[in-house]
This record gives sequence, C-alpha cells and structure tokens, in this order.
Amino acid sequence: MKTLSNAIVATESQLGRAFNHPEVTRSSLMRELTARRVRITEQRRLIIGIIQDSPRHLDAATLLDLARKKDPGIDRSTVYRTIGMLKRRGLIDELDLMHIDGEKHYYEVKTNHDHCHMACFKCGGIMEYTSASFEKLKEEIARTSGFDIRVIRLEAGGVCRKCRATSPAP
Amino acid sequence: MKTLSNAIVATESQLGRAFNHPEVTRSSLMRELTARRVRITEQRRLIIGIIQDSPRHLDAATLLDLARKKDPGIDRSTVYRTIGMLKRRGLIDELDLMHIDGEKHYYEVKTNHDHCHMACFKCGGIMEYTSASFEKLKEEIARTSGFDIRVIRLEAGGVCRKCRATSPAP
DNA sequence: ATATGTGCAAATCTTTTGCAAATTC
DNA sequence: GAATTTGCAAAAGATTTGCACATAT
Repeated sequence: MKTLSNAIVATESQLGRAFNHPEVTRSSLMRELTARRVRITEQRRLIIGIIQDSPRHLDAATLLDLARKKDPGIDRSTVYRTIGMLKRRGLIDELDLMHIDGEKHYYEVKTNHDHCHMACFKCGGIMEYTSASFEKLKEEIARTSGFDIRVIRLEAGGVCRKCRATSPAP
Repeated sequence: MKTLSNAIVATESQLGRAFNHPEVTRSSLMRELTARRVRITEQRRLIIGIIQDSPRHLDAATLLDLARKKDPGIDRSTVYRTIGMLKRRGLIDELDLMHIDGEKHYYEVKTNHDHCHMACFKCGGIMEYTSASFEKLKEEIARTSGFDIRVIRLEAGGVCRKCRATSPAP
C-alpha cells in the first residue's frame, strides 16, 4: 500500500465513463459570503480563494502551506477558524476520505449535488461519483425518517479499477 | 446545542416508522475470528464482547472504560490495537457521526446491509436508516465506476424529527 | 523456540483556545 | 469606541509507537 501525502483526484476524462457528474456546480464562496454580509478580510479572501481554486481536496495543513506562500505571516489558527466559519455556514463539506492518510480532514466547496468519494487503498487515489440515485436516496431518507438533512457524506474505501487491473487477485 | 458525551441511538420502536431495517444482521465477531484463525486472547475476547453487545456506538475511550471495569489492568493501546485488527479485517465499521462530539471515532459490528447514520445537531441523538436503495446505490457505484468497494459509510447531520417538532423554526 | 500480544510511557498528529494586540466598522 | 479578527503559544484530544517483558503455539 502506498503512502500518499497527496491523494490524486481522478477526473472524469482520466477514468473514462467511470464517472457521472450530472450538473455538479459549485457556488462562489465569495459571492455567498458577501450575500450573507460576512466580513471578508484579506487573509480570508486568500484562504477561501485557495479552497475554491484547488483541483484536489485540501487538508488544513496543506491549506496553511499554500496560504503561507502568498502571505507568510498567516497563522494556523486563522486557517482553522476560516474553515470553521465556512463549515458552520454550510459552504464547504468536510471529508475524511476513509482516513486513507491519517486523521486529517479534507475540504471542498459544497456542490449542488452531493457525491460519493471513493478512496483507493492501493494507490491512494480519490475518485468521485455523482448520480441521481444518491439524490433520490437522500430524499427518501429525509422523507421516511423525518430527519432534516443539512449535510451528508458518502465515502467508500476499496480498490479502484486501475489497481484491480494491475494486481488481479485481491 | 447539547453537549453529548453519550449520544442516543434511537431504536426503530422509538421513532415509529422512521426506520426501515431489512434483514440487518451482525455477524459474530468471535466466530469470524476463529474461522480466520486469529488468536483470541482474554483481553481481546473482553474488548470484542463489549463492542458486540453494546446497544450504542462506542468510541475508543468509552470502550476502554468499560473494559477496565472487568479487567482494570487493560491498557489503552490494547484497545486501539484490537480495534485496528478488527478494522483491517473488515469486521467492524468506523463511524464519525458527523463529529457531533469531537474528533473521536465510533465502532459497530459490520452488518450484512450497510446503513445510514444520522446525527442530530440539536439533541445529539443518532438514528440509523437502512434501505434497499442504499444497497442498490452501492451496487450502481461499483458497477459504473469499476471500484471494488470494501467499506462504505453514509452519514448525515441535521435535525431529527423530534427536535424539528420542538423548535419549528430552524 | 519462535512468533505474537501487552503495558508503559512518550511521541505524534490534528485541532482548539485564552488572551493581548491589531484591525475594521 | 465597540465588535471582530489575528498571532502566538500553549493546551487539549485522539491515536500511535518503541521497547522490554509476558504469553501462546
């Protein structure tokens, strides 16, 4: 099993028709925050910009590193506090990615369609899967249980198609 | 928001038809371990027995406390190592319960049907929801993506029916 | 005899917090 | 000038590890 400081986010094109992202749209965090009259400081703008633009899921430490490249004076606690603010407002989702690399959390801008994250135990890659079935299940759960779902997280761990092909016997 | 050292697991009967557990069966950990020729020491038997018999999801610290009531000499690391062993063998599932009470993890014996855990941000209760749709979604994801799913976790956070009734305006 | 499990204590890793200074409204 | 945000340094919480000793096969 590989150790992966940097998990790979496979894109739709990389994995052919393994993916299925119907209309997955991310909102603009800045716009949302402005609409909600949240004070956007320089540091927040920087941190949020990094989350928003990142092609992969970032953990707090990586986010701090990236932020420091632009503003070396930025503090770890500011990063955590900004993450906390975005979480509380439901603008980002927190992921564990099956703890494939430690206990840290990863973040991504909330999309209009929730999706499944799959972490490969062999290569450490992270794949995403979006489908209408997930939205339907969400709706079914809410309707049947009377539970008002504010956040939902579907994560899987296993072996990706590529790795299965490489080493056929699991 | 309540602080909850001990989250409540609502049962099917408590929540009326909010639940739907088709054939959710837990395997016997002892039997599984024996079949796999895993050495079962006294301490492991004790720890595993507690996990198996617990009506609610336990975190490592609680598990340690309970184990110490029967064997005060048992060590924290033994508990963690036993949990790790069970996890690696896919006999227990690890839950975060939306980090409703800190960053700890909770454990439960793997069932033959995966289910959704819902954590209420107001009362801290944990509800479970099992449905054939989830199994179907799992199957769809595996089939479409070619990903061999070994573990899967569906967790939601929000407000349970009871709490919604109590304080209507979210 | 050899492999495996355990206790202990310390280390590690991630995240949170109290408080004084700085910034913004 | 009142409220909010930040840096700093320390604390807290959860989990892991190295190693010597004990136990099981």
